[in-house]
Amino acid sequence: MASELMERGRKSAAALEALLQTASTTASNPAQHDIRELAEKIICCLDRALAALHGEGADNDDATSGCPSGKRRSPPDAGAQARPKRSRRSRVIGAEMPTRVEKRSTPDDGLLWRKYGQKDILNSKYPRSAAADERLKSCSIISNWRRTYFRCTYKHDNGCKATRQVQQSEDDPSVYVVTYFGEHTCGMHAAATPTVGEHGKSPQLVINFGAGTSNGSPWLSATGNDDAGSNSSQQVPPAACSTEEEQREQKEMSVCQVESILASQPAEPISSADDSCASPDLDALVHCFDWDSCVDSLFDMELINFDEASLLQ
DNA sequence: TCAATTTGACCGAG
DNA sequence: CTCGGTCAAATTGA
Repeated sequence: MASELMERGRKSAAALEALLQTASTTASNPAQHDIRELAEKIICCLDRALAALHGEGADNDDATSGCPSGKRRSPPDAGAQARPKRSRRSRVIGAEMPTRVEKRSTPDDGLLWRKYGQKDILNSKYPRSAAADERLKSCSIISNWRRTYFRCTYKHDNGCKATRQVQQSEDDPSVYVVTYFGEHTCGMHAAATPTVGEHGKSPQLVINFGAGTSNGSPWLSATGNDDAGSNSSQQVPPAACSTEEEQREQKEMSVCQVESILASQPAEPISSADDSCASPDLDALVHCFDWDSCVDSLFDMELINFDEASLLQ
């Protein structure tokens, strides 16, 4: 039911965007650009909500840009055959909460990450299948729903357990959703997250789930592009590694898209929604679609406390 | 040569 | 059986 409604909303938003696009070809009203952007955000928001309702969970994005590079052409039987058995339960079993989620215009946050895996995810535009492969061949745009996995470059050297997942937005490829797990324990966590920056172009929406924070209280913040730095800096998670170079890069980053990713959180509370009503998850989604509150949250740096949301349970 | 990336296989959960 | 997360051999590029 909720899924149906959201699907309907998404179609409407898509239609609106199409109309605006058509209109924008004839008139160059700057306001129209903003409106179009807003429409795109709506679509993206709905997509994520749908994904969450379908049990997909996380905020995904896809980090890799571009089609498969075709770098590797090893025989399929190579490798793995004599691989020693090993436990890979880590995150699944531990049910580790994401430390924070950021939406940014580039998957690059300036930190040192080593890519260790990539997956096409379920309910994706181009699911993992032969058909998907065919599509990839004929399409110059890589699947927006491919998720890439990164771990700290110094995982083995310093035992740093920080990881992150990057996924590209389906409807707005310029937006990457980066989910961080754990905090850097290597020697690189000096400067907190790249979110910080006096005038930096930082991720406009950051959700902290409390993991790794001092008070354990999850938070969400949306920061404006136009230098609302003092506010945003208060929402910064305490321990993420970042360097001055990173911050500089952040300053150079193009404007991040602001949108709700409430529906895209892999762990609680969002992802557990199967009740049709009264669920905090759906409440969050409803909040997302409540234009007044949604717009407020997008542009006025609304802080959403997930603790309060969980109380509704 | 070595570090980083790619990508199929592996593993546990559901 | 499917799926998401991870591993690690093969490969690429500096």
